Amino acid sequence: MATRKIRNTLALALLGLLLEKPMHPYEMASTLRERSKDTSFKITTGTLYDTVEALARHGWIEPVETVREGNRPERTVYAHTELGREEFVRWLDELIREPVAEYPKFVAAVSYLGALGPERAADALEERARHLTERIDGTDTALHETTGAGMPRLFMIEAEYIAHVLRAELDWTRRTIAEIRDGSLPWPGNH
Amino acid sequence: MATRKIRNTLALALLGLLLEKPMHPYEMASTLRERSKDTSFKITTGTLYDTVEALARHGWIEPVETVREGNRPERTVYAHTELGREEFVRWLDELIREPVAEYPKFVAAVSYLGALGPERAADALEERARHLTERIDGTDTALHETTGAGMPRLFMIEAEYIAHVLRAELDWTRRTIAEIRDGSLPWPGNH
DNA sequence: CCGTGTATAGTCGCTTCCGACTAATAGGGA
DNA sequence: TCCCTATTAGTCGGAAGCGACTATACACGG
Repeated sequence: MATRKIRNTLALALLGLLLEKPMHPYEMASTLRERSKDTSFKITTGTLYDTVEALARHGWIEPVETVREGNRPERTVYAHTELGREEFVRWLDELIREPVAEYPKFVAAVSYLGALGPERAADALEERARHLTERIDGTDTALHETTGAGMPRLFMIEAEYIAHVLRAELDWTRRTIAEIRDGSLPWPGNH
Repeated sequence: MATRKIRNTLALALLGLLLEKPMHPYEMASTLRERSKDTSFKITTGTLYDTVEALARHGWIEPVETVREGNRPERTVYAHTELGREEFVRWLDELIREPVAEYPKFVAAVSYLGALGPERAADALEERARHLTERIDGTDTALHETTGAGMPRLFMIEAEYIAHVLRAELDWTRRTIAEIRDGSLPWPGNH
């Protein structure tokens, strides 16, 4: 019964949506996309349906009706349960309180930065810096658009966080490029 | 033959190790742990062996001998191939150059911060801030220990990056707590 | 009014990932 | 010396994740 605890944060997103109103899986995905939440949650068709099933297995959501329109495939509409509402808040609280180990690809790569040699490393970091700048701009304009359209800040607060962290990444990247170039980051090995 | 491209960064770490000298899987894992690289790479026994197999399937590494000591299980020792060396650098370069979308748990949680209500949100963020501070301290001391022991900075450069980003996270967290508390981050909904 | 592209809705099989389990040896204290 | 624990080394089954594929409906230009 009590299958393995759900870790996938997509489940959090789906649960959060169902607290608003009952929906069928496809609608959950398109609603998230509409609200640009697909930058915060990885949405893939397969995983979507698996996750919905997992949530139902755990009793956090339940099917309320299956609608058939014309000859289209049946849509199963789900709603949250009382347990689901409680667990949503508990999980949310825990995710905020306790930082968990994650393993970003960039950290992995930086661990072996030495292998690129100083010139190529600086070069690659420079390209990254350009991309980061674009990302920051994109996040900022998205932020201005939504708040400009009357949306409360809180609805896009994660974008503020992302932009802030991206700025720090850019900052480190630029500093490191400079240090490589001026020799203050010595390069051991035969390069 | 050419199975799906490897994404798991553990493969990058293993490949990097094999560039130094041939090893058997268990040795790769313990070497990484010894060098504290297990904060940058997620090492789980199961995945370790699967990943080694995947690398071999791709022809990036190959078994060079199988040693049997006493009655212990056979150890298969692997070495990198020429293709492996090339792909290692190519992959590394790409990981540095292009930021890819990742979905940290915290971003997911912050997306629904509103659901906690202002008091509980501020409270949870405060606990996070404490944890982040500890993490920063831990990273810093680890950094000082290794460089103090004569290790070149470049060997722990990823820790510098991690510490820098953690500081930005802490910064945002504190600022947001303050904004919640002084009302400059308005809270819509019935809380 | 016919074809073509796009939005709607979901299924399925394959790969990857994980962690519990097995099993032998080395080391150290009673 | 004998037992207990830690370390070394790896296997295996099941769960989760992914993306290619299926299939209908609808809008719209020619």
